[in-house]
Amino acid sequence: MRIGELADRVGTTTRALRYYESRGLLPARRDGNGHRTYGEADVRLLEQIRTLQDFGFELEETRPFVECLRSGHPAGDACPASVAVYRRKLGELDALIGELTAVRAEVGAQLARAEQAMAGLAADAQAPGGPEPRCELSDAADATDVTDVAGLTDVAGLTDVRGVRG
Amino acid sequence: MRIGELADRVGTTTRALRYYESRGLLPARRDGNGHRTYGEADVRLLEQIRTLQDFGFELEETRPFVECLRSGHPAGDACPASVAVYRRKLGELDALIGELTAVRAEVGAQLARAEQAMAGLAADAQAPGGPEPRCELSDAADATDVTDVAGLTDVAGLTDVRGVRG
DNA sequence: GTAGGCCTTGACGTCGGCGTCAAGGCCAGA
DNA sequence: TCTGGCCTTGACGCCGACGTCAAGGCCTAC
Repeated sequence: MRIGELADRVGTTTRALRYYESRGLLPARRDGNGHRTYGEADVRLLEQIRTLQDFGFELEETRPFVECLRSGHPAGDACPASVAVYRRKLGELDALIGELTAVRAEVGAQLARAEQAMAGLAADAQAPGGPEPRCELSDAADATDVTDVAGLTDVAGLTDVRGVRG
Repeated sequence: MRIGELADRVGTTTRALRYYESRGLLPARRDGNGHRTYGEADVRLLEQIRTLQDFGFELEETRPFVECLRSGHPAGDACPASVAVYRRKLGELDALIGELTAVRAEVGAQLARAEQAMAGLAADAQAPGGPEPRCELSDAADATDVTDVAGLTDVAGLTDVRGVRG
């Protein structure tokens, strides 16, 4: 099987496959014309890579799984190194979900306050009264400060909830 | 106040300020030497930008808030455009948190399976028996497929849970 | 013969938000 | 006067995972 066919079968591009090869993840044999040649085992390796990427794993993090498969194991996660990556990911996911949940709450609160303030202004326009209450973004933001937790390097390509500034 | 002082006061860098200016977010007056000059109002604008960035807003998304403040409103979110950004963000956050939660569950399940399989292998080593059960990553991954939902362009700098491939 | 389709390597482009030089100007204090 | 510190603009670097274009080779069908 040549590169185009493999890419089609797994639903990716030839460019991606060459990229993986350049990273040493998915080496290929060559035929007489210098064309890359792949077998069924490579389909499995590639599927493993793609599945993990869909979960948001970085390419480097898929390496243990790929090597595990290549060393003859029936599954990519049948090796300690792979399991370790799973564990790390879980931790990152939990941290990230926690941060996002905190941010969500904060933004939700700001939205509610802003809407209330605007409603108040509208009401004032109807029946003029006193001035409006402040509605600056709370300093809780600094406390909640959704900061790059524990080297959360793209948990799912979705990290980077802002790094420490200063 | 000059650029260095402003940066210090808000806890950012002169580079960032010049960048914001290049984006038209934080224009500055100049003194006789061509040096940038800022006032207290600029401190508030910059704080608004930084607070939102901490929440994971993209720079462009802070623009309505900044313009709102500059147009004389007491708060950056006292304008409809700002409120609209809040709403959009909430939706993106909810979607992202949902995706991450699904991924977390999936990865957690895989981890459990992998650990159980390895424990089984260890047990077999002790008391040899039958072969091991499969433990490939489930196809649920394709269903759950954490894919770029609704143009989730960096909800918090944390988007990109993988775009559609193909 | 030639058009089409697959393959090859090489290399620059993308996106965001700056970091990090480089080369130089202006001003204050010792 | 010289050193140090602040400022200026310009421009390349970074990161990840490729997209995309360029220039060319091989093979096949018509």
